[in-house]
Amino acid sequence: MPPAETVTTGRLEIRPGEHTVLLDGVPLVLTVRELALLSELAQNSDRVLTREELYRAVWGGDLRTTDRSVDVYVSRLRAKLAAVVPEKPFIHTHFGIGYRFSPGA
Amino acid sequence: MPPAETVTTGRLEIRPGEHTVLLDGVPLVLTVRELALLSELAQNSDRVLTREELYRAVWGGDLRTTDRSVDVYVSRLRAKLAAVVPEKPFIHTHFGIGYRFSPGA
DNA sequence: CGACGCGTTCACACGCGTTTCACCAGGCAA
DNA sequence: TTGCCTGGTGAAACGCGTGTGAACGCGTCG
Repeated sequence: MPPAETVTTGRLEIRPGEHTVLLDGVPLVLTVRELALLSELAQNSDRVLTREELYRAVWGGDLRTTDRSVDVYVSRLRAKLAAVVPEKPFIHTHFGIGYRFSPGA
Repeated sequence: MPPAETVTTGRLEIRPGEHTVLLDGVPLVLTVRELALLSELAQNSDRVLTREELYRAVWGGDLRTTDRSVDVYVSRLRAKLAAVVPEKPFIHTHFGIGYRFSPGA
């Protein structure tokens, strides 16, 4: 687990210590879970993470088969990211596997 | 240097842990089945594999006589490989037998 | 005590991947 | 060449995985 330092990937800047996220310099209002999930994705940029990996990292414990929490939070994150940058999808779905965060250029 | 599980044959690099395939450094977007089939072929480079062998390895169980799944997926893999490297055929047909993957130079 | 925010779960529609089908192309034998 | 068999591949059918609005429960704060 990396320290609570500022993480910058592309246009995204995460300051866990201050519980703030900047996208293109625009502050995002995220809940604790949303921030944790986005951090986990951003720290593994351009890597496909399974739901199990994400759940374990953010929620802890094993993902139950019916649990859709990861999907729901990915959806909410996408909405908040798209509110600032509508034209670029940051979180990509890998069907049958999981998700991948791509900070892009 | 990639992790130990990475399979590299010629211009192809397969990272099963990340569900990622690179051809000449270009990431290929493959489905789960496509990736499994390509892995099986690449792990047996320059060796002719029968449809039965491929089906057993990727799908599991026995190949029914009418099942064309292997052919269809070989076709799709060829298309995606050719999208990156049009001039070189990687998957060769051995008439009446099966297929052979040749990573080349 | 009521309102609010957050996390979780549910429900349903939709998109994507897989399988199957159909038809065409190409190789092999005679 | 003729005929048969094998392989190539576009497209439809089907089932399952995913997207997402909404409801619910719970804790917190005014």
